[in-house]
Amino acid sequence: MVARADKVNRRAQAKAFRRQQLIDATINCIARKGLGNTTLSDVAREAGLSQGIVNLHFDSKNNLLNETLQFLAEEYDALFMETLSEHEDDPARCLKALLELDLTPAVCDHKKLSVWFAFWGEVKAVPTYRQICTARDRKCDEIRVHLVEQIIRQGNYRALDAKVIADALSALTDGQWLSCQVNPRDFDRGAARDGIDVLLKSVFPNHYS
Amino acid sequence: MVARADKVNRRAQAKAFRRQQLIDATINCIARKGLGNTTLSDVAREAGLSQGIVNLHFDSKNNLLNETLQFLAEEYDALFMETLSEHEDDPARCLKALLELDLTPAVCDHKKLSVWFAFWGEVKAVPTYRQICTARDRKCDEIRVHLVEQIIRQGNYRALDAKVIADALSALTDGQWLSCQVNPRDFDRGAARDGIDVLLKSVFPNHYS
Amino acid sequence: MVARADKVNRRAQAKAFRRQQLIDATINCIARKGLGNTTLSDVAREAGLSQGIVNLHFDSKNNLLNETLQFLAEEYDALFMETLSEHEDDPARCLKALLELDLTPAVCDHKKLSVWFAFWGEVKAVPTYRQICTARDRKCDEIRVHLVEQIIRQGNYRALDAKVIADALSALTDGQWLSCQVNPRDFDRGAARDGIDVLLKSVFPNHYS
Amino acid sequence: MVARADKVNRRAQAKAFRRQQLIDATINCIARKGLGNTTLSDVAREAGLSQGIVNLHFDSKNNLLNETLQFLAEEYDALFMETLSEHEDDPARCLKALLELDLTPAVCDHKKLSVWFAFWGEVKAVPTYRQICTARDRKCDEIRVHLVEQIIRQGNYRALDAKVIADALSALTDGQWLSCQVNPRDFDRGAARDGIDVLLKSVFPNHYS
DNA sequence: AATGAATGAGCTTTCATTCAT
DNA sequence: TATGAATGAAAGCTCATTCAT
Repeated sequence: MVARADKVNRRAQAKAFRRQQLIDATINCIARKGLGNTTLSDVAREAGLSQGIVNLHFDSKNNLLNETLQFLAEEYDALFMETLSEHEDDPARCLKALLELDLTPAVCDHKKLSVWFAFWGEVKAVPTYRQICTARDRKCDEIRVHLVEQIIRQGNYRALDAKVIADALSALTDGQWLSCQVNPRDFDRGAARDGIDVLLKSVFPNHYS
Repeated sequence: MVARADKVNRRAQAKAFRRQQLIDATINCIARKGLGNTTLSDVAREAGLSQGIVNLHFDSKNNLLNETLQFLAEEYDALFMETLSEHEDDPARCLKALLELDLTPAVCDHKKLSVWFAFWGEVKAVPTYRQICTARDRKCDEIRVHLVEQIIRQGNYRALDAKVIADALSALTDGQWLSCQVNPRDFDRGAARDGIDVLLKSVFPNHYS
Repeated sequence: MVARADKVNRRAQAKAFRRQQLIDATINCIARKGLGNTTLSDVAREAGLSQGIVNLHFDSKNNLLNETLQFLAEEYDALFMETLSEHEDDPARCLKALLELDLTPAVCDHKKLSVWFAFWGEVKAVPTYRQICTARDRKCDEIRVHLVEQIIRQGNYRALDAKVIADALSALTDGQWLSCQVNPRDFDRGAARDGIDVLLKSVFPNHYS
Repeated sequence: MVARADKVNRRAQAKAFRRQQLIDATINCIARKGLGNTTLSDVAREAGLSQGIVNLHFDSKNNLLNETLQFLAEEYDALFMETLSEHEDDPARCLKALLELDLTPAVCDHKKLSVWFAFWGEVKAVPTYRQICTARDRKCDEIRVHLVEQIIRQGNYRALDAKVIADALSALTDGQWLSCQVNPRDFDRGAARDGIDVLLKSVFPNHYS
């Protein structure tokens, strides 16, 4: 009985490994060739496996793409939550850390951003992509708003709309992604961080000076 | 002779009209179906014309896409320059107007943004797209930096790096496009404008209060 | 205007011609390779045309097969009705002619029968095939029953159930098709005709002696 | 030694059991999905076993299909012979029983007929199928001819060709199979039996009245 | 003996492109 | 200039077969 359970378990692990291997290959292919020009052959070749492998593990190309986006979303989520948990007691530090997370090489690298933008470009055409994206966004948005509210309360800043500011700061780093994506050569991570810094200092001088 | 010149002229006009008609159809198709799923048949049907029409006027699909992106870039450019010329003597007003331009319905509408994002998603895969995009960006960037420099000088703001701030403000509206693209239902144009407002006031209190 | 109408007309004709050409090729392929082993490449090659031609004219393989069966059904129908009209005033002759029609080389040839049997073999699996087959069958059945009724009345045959006899006679020739299909070498068209003869004479001695 | 023989025997039985299990599954699948759409996965799933099982026991799909047809032929044969042996001393009764056998639920059921027709449809394309079918047919044909000869002799029917009549009667029930296959809802087993009855009475009035 | 992951050939289908009209 | 029939390469997907376990 134990042997059998072991076997099932090993198989499940192997399966999960293959799926991740294929998702990684998909990300590489989309970054290199674009979403529309990525074929299942490309993905299989990139993974060093055979033609039919993707349909074996994901049933269809659509499904592979959905799961790839889902993976990216969950990966970002995990980083976001990790960062959040590291600064739970200090909202100002936490907010800054969350914004700077978006400039981390793990997040803001040309390869991964290319994939994100590829999916964003089809959000209007493919409802599933939108669902996956907005689910993640809303959660992060709320957290940011909550942090900004705490900061405003702490710093006695008058007449500041927490949601407006949280959204603006979030848009800031999103826009920096666009810079990094469209013109990675001119993109300067340090300057981008300075941009975050300046705006934070300007809006919340009591906290970030 | 005059009659002949007229005829040539009329032909050139007709040709330009057809090309624009097809570019418009392309934009609609990409927005509706995504870049990867847009076929030349789709474009021809959307334009109410026949199969081979695109190859007749653009030679190849690649060429059609390049010219479509080029058109979008030039269209934006024209709006940018127009806005610029309306406020030549007041840098603060001008900067604000340029930022708010990005929230104008003519720029920030779901259809057009979908096409922009579709192209941005392939920037890493298709060098031509990058060239078209960066050419435009650099020019606008310089202008914004120049405006911020003037504002800093006028307002005696200490220790502010004009490029950092200009880029941050530009990133802000780019990021708002992402919001509008991914989650158009939740997107609130007024709140977005408030976001621009708050940041401008915070960074340049002498100008925007 | 006339030129234009001509053009449209010529195109429609050309289209109909191509479709028939492809249906003929399909019949040949099914006879030669079986329904399940007939590919669209086979059909295109048989017709001397290119790969994509079938999908161009029939949209899908399923559709091609449906229309092929439909063609066979209509072709048989036409022969049936023609035979019927040739003997309108003599029910006995008419019945015999209709039964013998099934042994005609135009109907009872190995190639065409192979296609019929191929479709009959999938009738349970593909509802469309059944619909096409039964529509035709019912009409012919009714006509045969009507003829048998007239014969019974004319000949004063007692206690004969017209439907039972009509169905039995029809089954007779259907079964002869099976002989011809499974074992065409041993199949003897003359003997088959004798079989029809004997049964007709036995059942309706006043008419067929 | 005995123990060893037992073991070998048990293994052979187990193997035969699996093979039959797979043949049954094949019959079900062909009836449900058609011959061309039946995959080895379907068969394995229908049998509640795993992917590779068919190749393990039958080496190839072709082989499985051949053996399935062979099984059907033998199964029919056995019923035929059983019926034959039950009426050895009465040719008239025997002939009628053999004809009525074809209307028995064990023979004339939509599922099994679907499989027969599926194979018949490929008889021209697959020589093996023809061989299996004709081998069986010839044997039965001869027996029927022999019975008819006896009946003719007994009844003093003049000028009747035994082979012609035997084939016609056999074709009758074959054709009834076609009715049952194509239009099972309208098929009426009682009426079919009446059909056999009427023809027998007409041809051999001295025997069947 | 049985499993099920993996392969790769071959299928249907799509589509950019060509070309006669 | 414009049409739309035709092509053929390449896509996604299926499935008989193999093989390590």
